[in-house]
Amino acid sequence: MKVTDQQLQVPGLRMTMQRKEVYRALMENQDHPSASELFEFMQNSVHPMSLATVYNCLEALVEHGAVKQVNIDREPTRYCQNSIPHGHFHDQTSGTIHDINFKQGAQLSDLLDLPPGTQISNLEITLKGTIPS
Amino acid sequence: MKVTDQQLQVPGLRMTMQRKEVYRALMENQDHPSASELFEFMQNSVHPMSLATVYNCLEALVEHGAVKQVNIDREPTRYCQNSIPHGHFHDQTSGTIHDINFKQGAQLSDLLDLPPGTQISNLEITLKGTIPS
DNA sequence: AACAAACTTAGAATTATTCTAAATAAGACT
DNA sequence: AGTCTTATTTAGAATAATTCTAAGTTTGTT
Repeated sequence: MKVTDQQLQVPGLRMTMQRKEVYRALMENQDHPSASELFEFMQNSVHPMSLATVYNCLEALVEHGAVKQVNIDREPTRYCQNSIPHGHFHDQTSGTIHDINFKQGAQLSDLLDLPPGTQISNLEITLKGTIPS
Repeated sequence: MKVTDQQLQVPGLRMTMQRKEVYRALMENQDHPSASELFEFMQNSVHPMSLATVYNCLEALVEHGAVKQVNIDREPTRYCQNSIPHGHFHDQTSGTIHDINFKQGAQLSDLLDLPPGTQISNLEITLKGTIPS
C-alpha cells in the first residue's frame, strides 16, 4: 500500500524526513514492528537512519497521538499506526498481532466495575490465544 | 493481614521456605510490588533471600497460576496475588494500582469484535487515569 | 546414611531503551 | 544569501530489569 506525503502529516509535529519515513514504514506495513525491526527495515531502504533516531521518531509520533505503543509481556515494545482505540490479539500459533476493534456502541463500563467518576486517559486490552484455522 | 501456612499451599508446587515467604509477602501486602520491592522487603525480614531467588519464586508461582504478572508500559513487572480474572487501574495521581473486577455476567465478546472460534489463553486489561477525590 | 533431583545463590551476561554530547539541518530574521 | 537560534540526528556510552551460569545447599527417597 502506497501512502502519500499528504497522509503522513501529523498536526503539531514537524515532519522531518526521518519521521516521515518511519511513519510511512508503519503505514505501509501494518504488522506491528518493534523499534529494531523498523531500524533494520530502514537500513535496507533508501533512507537509512540510526537506531536512536528510530526511537526518537517513534516517541514523537506517539506523543502526538499518531502511533500507539503495544506492550505485550516483557517483549520489545511494538508500534501500531492505528490511532483509533482498539485492542490487540497476540496469535500464539503464528506469533503475529492483530488489531481487535471495539463493538459498535459498547461501553467499557459494561464489562468492568469502575468506581464512579473514573477518568480514563489510557486503555490497553491485550489478548493472547489461538484462532482455529 | 495474617496468612496461615495452610493458605499458602499451591497445588503441584513444592512450597520451599523462600516460595512460601514470597507468596506470604504478596498475600499480606496486596499492593502489587515489583520484584526488587519484594527483594528489599525480604531483606528487612527474618527471611532474607537473593534477588535471583525472588525472581525464581515469582516465576514458579506465576507458572502455577497462584500469582499474576502486571505489565504496565515499560515499568518493572508487578505481581498480584489475586488469581481470579480481573483488570488493573493505574492511578496517575497516587501511582498506585487497583484491581478492577469484571461485572457479573459480562462477556468479553460484548465489548470486542472477536473472530469466531477465538481461544483466549490470557487477557490483560490495563487502564490509566484518575479518580476524583 | 547415600543418592539424585530440585532449589538457592552471587555474580556475570543480556538486551531493550535512554542518555550524552557533538554534528547537522531547518526556520526566522535581517 | 548570510547569520542566529533552535530542533533534530547521530554514534556510542550508560542504564536497569531480567535471565543465565555454575557452584553450593537442601530436600525427599531409597
